[in-house]
This record gives sequence, structure tokens and C-alpha cells, in this order.
Amino acid sequence: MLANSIVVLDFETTGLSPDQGDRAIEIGAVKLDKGVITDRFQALMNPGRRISSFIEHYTGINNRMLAVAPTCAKVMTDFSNFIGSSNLLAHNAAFDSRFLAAEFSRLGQLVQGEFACSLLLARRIYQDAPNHKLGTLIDYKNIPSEGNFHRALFDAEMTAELWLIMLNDLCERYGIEHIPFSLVKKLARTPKAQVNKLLTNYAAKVS
DNA sequence: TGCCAGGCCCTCTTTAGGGCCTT
Repeated sequence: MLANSIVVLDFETTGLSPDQGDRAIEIGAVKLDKGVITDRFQALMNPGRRISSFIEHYTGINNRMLAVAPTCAKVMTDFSNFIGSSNLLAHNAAFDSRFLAAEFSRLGQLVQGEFACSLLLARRIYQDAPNHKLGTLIDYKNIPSEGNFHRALFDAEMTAELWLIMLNDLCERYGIEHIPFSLVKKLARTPKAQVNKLLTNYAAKVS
């Protein structure tokens, strides 16, 4: 289990690339303390433009909902206070970290916490899974899921549940009680063929 | 007018290409 708090987050956005002008339209997040969800954050935000019909269908978020939502600046300021200096986690963190950095940049802020990625970890430890999409992994691990995928808070909650199960699986597999955040980050950058060796060595060191 | 993401990771690789993930 993790000793320190970690914020698991998920963005819904107008598209795939903040560098191409895409903006966040919803942020959802849960805070994990010692393996337990202790807080939640969810907010729609008005990106100042209409979103495409594709995004409306993909997320279930429509232009009428966003027209009455607070601005990105307001929501992201609140979210900055929520995450503080916590470490961060997302499924395909490369995506969410780009949007978080872009929205924070508009506020003149920098992201403080370090990102871990549940997708990179899942690719290493669940190599038999049909694929490594969030929804597939939730089914693969038989995690109860009543809600709408592609909504930010639900995806963040599911990512958190998946994360805890991955850590638990690793602890059981290697006979260890705790996997520090720094080790998980290192694991996600380790070639698949060396993952077993890294964890075996760690288990021997802490036993 | 034409183009349009980016990072990871595998392989028929490294002087590259393409699938997987995220919206």
C-alpha cells in the first residue's frame, strides 16, 4: 500500500492535444490515503467554445451543460488547491499530464507532484489482458463498475481501484507489504523483461 | 491549400514504421 497521499485524476477534453488548442471540459479526481479514497473532486468547466458532436457523444457532456459551467480558470484554481503537493496518477498519464500542465500554465502555475501511469504499469504486469484500455482492465480484474466510463470522476475512481489492485497483486506475487511510489514510477519505465528482476531484488532487500 | 497529438513500445529496429492508449 502507498504510505503518502496520491491524487488520481482524469480529464474530459475538447480533443487530444492542448498544443492544438484543445481545452479541458471536466476534471474528476479522488485522493488516496494509505490505499483508501478519502476525498473526491468533480467539476465541469466552460472552455469558451462549443464542443464537437463527437465529444458530446463520447462523454455525454453537451454544450448546454458547459454553457452554465464555471470557467476553466475557476475550476482549475480550485483543483490546484485540492491536489496541493500530492503525487499524481492517471491512466495514460502522458495525456492527462499535458492537459494539467496546459491548464495550470494559463494560471501561471506549475504542476508540483510527480505523475505515475496505471497504463504503463498494467502493460507490464497484466501482459495476458486482451488490451490495456481502462474499461477492459476493469473487466479483466472483475472490479465492480456501476457508472459511466468517459466521465471524469468515474474514470478516476476506476483508475484508483485498478491501481490498488495492481499494487496488491504485486505485493502478493513478491511477498512484500508495501510498494513505494518511487518504485512504481521506476517500474513503469523498466523494460518488461527486467520487471521481475527489479521486484525480486526489491523483495529480497526489504525482507 | 493542406495539414492536423504525443509518448510508449514492439519489431520484419536503431539510417523506421506502426499499433496502442488518452479525448
